[in-house]
Amino acid sequence: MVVAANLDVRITIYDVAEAAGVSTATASKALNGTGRVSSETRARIKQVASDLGFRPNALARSLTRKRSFTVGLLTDDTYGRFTLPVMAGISEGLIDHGVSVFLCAIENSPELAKTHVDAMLDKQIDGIIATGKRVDRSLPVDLGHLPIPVVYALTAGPADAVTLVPDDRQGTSEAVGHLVRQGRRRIVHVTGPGSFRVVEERAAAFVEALHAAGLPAQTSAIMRGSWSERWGHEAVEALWSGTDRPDGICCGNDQIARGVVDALRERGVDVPLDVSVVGFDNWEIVAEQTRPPLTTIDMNLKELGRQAGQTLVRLVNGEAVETGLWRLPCTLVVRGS
Amino acid sequence: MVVAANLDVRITIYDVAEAAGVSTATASKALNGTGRVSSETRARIKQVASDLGFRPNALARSLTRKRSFTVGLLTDDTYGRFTLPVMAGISEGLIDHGVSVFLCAIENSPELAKTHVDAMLDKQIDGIIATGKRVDRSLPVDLGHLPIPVVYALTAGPADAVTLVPDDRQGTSEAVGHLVRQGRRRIVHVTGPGSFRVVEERAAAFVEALHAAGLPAQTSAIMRGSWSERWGHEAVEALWSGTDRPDGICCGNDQIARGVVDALRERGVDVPLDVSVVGFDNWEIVAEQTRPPLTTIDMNLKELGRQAGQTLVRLVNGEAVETGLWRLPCTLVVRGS
DNA sequence: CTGAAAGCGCTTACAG
DNA sequence: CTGAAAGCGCTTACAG
Repeated sequence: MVVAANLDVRITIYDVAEAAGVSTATASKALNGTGRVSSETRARIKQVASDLGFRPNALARSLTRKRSFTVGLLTDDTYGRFTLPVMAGISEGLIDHGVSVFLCAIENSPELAKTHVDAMLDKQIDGIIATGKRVDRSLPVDLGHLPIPVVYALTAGPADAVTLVPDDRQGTSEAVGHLVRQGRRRIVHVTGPGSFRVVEERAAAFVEALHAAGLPAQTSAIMRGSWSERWGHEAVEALWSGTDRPDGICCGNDQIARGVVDALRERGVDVPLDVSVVGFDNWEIVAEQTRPPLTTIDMNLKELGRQAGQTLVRLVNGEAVETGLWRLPCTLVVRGS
Repeated sequence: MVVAANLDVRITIYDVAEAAGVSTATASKALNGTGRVSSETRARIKQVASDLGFRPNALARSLTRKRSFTVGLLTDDTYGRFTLPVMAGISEGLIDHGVSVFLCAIENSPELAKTHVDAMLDKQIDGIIATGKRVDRSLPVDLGHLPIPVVYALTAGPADAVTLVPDDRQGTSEAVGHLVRQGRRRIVHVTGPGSFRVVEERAAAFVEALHAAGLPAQTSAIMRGSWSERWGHEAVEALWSGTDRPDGICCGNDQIARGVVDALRERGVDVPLDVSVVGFDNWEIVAEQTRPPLTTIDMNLKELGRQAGQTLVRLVNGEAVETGLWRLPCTLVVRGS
């Protein structure tokens, strides 16, 4: 069996123009829908182009247009779970606009970051999206004085830039709201280290939500620890060694929540009959494997990535965009806890 | 305070040539280390270039050189944990060669895949790396007849291509070896669904490793189920309801191992005193949070990605590379189980 | 050793 | 409505 060999004959706009009996200028206009071209010649040229299987060389086009339809994605998060959906959202949201995205894993290295940024600048990228693992930390590179726009997602950016983050306040309020609707009245918050800004934001939102529900909100009801299952266990131990035991526990993340649920089960406390528990993150590997599966808050990270990408193209197009922190809504995911 | 404004004056090789009093041809040769140029003029040109802050436009360069120093990365794994380190390894291994990588999240969509591939081909990428979540499944797109080289990592590729995967056989043998060194003699294998090829490969390697250790290896010692903690629990229940209880459990992944360890603890069986357990994957979120932390097998995915990238550039450079399945070694990570 | 010229593949004023 | 020409920013034979 003989298969048509790929002869590697790149066909160019010259070939199309010649075959259609027009100039390359006309061919270009017809194909791009720019300039004045009679609908007949336009149709003929398009037909010829598709017959020939013509695909314009984007490099040449970018060289004249000064626009590469390419952007860079910088991340310092290699193993984390948060940036993956963000990245997928960016990629998906951008391909619709014909823009491709360069992935740069920069770990924590300023040199690596600079190398990547320089390489991409040389390749004439139109803009950059910076993303990372902590909303209150910035990447080890200053993107503030680049000749191209930059959007920040899930990592700290300067005040005069657009930064997209999940709305921790609203998410926490969803969590508390759910607990209240379950009839819970003695609700505590078991969360991560106070050094994380999200911890303090969620803590403040927690207090506020209790107030809004007409429930007593002592700050003693907020327990800070680490982002671990272990801490969930310890918190339950501390709580149950006292007399004022809660009937609802709002956790800072899913790992803590899982530790809490496990500790409760090991004590013979029924979840959700005796105590309701809500996590945060909707990290499926944790939430779905918990017994019972965790009710939790989803940060909609893929959508956040999508919006980051779209915002960047708006900026690249010269559109005005409101700078500052954009907080994107979270969603309550009800499971069994 | 006045900050130097970015005047957006792209300086080109014409500027460098003029400032150095030479032709652009000479400037190009001097800067690229090609052709004959006296060391004095070369030095002068380089000095001028760096004084001016000249950075060559990679688009223009690619247009003439027919090489873009850009490759594509296709993945169908948006949320999984495996492709992230692979991707990071690719990115890191490639930046040293000055090549940037386009990230394409194609989910499961053939259309999306084609859109991405076409967009990248238009942008004149030099090659493609395909990666995914299952070694025994291929991406929903045929990359076999492209005019550029393709390397497969963690996803199925055609026989005439290079495909990189972890060495499941060797990894499993490491796991069994560890159990044997702990003095275990009644070892079982609790693993995932038989529909996964890795399950059968690891099962075969398990039997082989027992033989090699001079231990009895009944196929009844292999229990297939799902990749979940739940299955780990169920397996322990089944095992402990019989009389022939194992003293060593080699698990198909970390989630199963965690379920096993939890179930054992709940039964009052001490790990690792009474029973030793080894996982597979070294998925830190699971392995480190288990009580006790899991001893497991690391697949060295980042290194796998790095090699995938380097293999691709070799191919792009026209070097000969041995095709077929490349199995990369796994590493035993000893923790507390 | 150095440079004039052509070329990579497209787009875009500018004429006609 | 159509086209000749110049230009995007570089590299590469080919002369000298």
